[in-house]
Amino acid sequence: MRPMRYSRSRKGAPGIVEVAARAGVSIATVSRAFSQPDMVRAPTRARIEQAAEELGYIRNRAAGALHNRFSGTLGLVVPTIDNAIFAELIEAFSSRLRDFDRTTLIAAHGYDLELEVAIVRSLLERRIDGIALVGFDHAAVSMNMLQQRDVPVISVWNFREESDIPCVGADNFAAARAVVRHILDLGHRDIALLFPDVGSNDRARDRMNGVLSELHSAGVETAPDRLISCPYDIGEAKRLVRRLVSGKRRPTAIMCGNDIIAHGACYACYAEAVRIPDDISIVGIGDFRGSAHLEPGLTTIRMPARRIGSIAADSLVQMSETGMPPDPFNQKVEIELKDRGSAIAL
Amino acid sequence: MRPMRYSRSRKGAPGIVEVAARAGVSIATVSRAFSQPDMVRAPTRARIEQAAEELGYIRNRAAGALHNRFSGTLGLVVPTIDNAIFAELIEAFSSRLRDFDRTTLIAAHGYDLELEVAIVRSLLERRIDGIALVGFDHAAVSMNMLQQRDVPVISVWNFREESDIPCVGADNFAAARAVVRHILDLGHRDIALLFPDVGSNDRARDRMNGVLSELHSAGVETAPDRLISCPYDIGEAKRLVRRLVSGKRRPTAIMCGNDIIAHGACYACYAEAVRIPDDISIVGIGDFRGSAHLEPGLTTIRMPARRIGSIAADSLVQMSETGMPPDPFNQKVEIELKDRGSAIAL
DNA sequence: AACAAAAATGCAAACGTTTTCATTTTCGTG
DNA sequence: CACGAAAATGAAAACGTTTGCATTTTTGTT
Repeated sequence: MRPMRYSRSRKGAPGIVEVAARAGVSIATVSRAFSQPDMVRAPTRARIEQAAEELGYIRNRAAGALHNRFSGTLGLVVPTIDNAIFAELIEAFSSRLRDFDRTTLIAAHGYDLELEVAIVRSLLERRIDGIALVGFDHAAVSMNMLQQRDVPVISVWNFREESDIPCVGADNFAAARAVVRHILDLGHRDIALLFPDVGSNDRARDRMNGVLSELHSAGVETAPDRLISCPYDIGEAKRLVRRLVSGKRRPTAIMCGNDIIAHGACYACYAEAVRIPDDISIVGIGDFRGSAHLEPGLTTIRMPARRIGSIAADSLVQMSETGMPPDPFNQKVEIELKDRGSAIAL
Repeated sequence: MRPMRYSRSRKGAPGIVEVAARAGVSIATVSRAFSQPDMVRAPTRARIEQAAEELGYIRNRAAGALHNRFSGTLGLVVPTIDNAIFAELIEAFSSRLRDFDRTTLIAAHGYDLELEVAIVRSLLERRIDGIALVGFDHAAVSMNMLQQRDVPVISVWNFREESDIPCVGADNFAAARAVVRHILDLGHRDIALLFPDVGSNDRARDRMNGVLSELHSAGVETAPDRLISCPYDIGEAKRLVRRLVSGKRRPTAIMCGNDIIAHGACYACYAEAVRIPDDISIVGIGDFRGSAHLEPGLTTIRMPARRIGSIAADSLVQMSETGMPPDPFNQKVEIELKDRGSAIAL
């Protein structure tokens, strides 16, 4: 159809050999000019760079990785890219890695641990120099593969003091406690809890536990029908909350396991003409893009996704370079209650 | 601190040689057992697989890529991961590639063409088998590098019949026309336009042109103060629209260049107690996650991001395998007006 | 200008696969 | 059971770098 055609064998592509010939030096020198520039004299380097420029040479990292054991690529495995929670994390992580001249392999497993195993395997086939995994729930197989090959691993997003692999993240347990504390302080006692299924998700589980723990120590009991399981989906959350707030026994506050659910809850209230915060208080966790601009702004807990991604990248590079665990073995990033007005005193 | 330590040289890692020894075959056979399984007899293969299993062998794709010219990795370059527009695209693309046993290298350039060049270069250093770029606006340097090395390229997200590289995407020009047609049909004539800066963004530019074209052919004039430049940001959109709707000359409809702006517009109306759609009609383009659940649901144009990602993956693999342009050289995915109630007749 | 020390460069052997070609084994048929 | 064809396997040469070691060049000192 079109004349264009991709040559099957990239024959034309010049290698280090062609550059060396053109610059009148040995291939060793060319190699050094790129990987350890200050080992070669400035004029020589200039000649090489010009030759490379003229030939359109692009170095082949794979060939190098074969010799020294570093591919310059790090893996980041998230449950999903699609849901805005992890987007900031990914972006910060990979952008920070670029500062170190490293590349990021990103993969999503959709909360499927089987698939996670396959992904880890595939990343190992690419000989990544390190890997960041979201959370602490992982298949033993994955961890074994990584451990056997001594690949640096870091857990991101969630934080636990007693973690046995390095981690950087927010204390989800504490975050949940803080926000519950907030609504309790406002005088609420009839609080509906909307949480995602905590099965294969340690973040949600830690939050859930935080909530229950704080409620318990405040002596507040939660009726079974106030504990609602809600998927990570605005539409579902909206549906569930419409039913909740239109019923006769409307709670005075809704505590949402994450901001997506909280968004759905807000829309539900708009739909049912239930006023926030006058008729009902709503709080979330996570402070997603957009939460600040809801009407009224959503009271939630800010979790610094970008910071987590950036720190994780630093740690992972450090691990891969030193061959040692990172210096602060695990790092807790600060969380912050954003009181924006979607929750007020009774 | 912790006893753990990563050995600098991954000495322990067994290679194809160890597997061969253990299985009592040559390394050639082991190689074939993995890359072309049906070239080796079942019992032999079984022995090899068991040996590999016992040793915890993981093949080294980099080494293979060195020999044949295929790395099994494809690149996807997006403006940003962070903004939910491209998240679905990314996920669909990489998930489809996994079906082909390929890996995805994802990178974001933040609408910075300089950075895009660096990214393309970095991807080429990893010897990707193909690359998908969002849109048509790219630095000549990038395209030259790709062309010189015969790397299959596909443009995703936007569609243009006359594109000279293969593309798969939605016709943004037509999409904009369709939604303008819709509000014109509803009788609106005083329409505010909120569009992002169209400088380095062909999608936004095509949409803008579509809008102006449709308005023009309908003989509707747009006052200069009805044409508002708005960044891709809910907060900014909200601020601008609050001012717009609280002023004395309130338009009867707001047409937003994308759903993010539309979300901001809706929040602005909530804040100013301007009723949608009774007091004002609002339409967007893009149908993001959440648009359907706004109150009222946002009337917008659905663009099948997942489908685009999936098709792009198919095409790119096909290109890299055949060495030819993809069969349908470019593909237009269907768009659909979602009439949800945020825009009604005057 | 001569010399030693330091810096720059070259040589050649890896790195872990894939693949071509040759050789061996298996299989079907008479 | 022998024969030839087909299938399976093996030996060895790539693939494009990096790096240890040897050699050459440069630099600084007298």
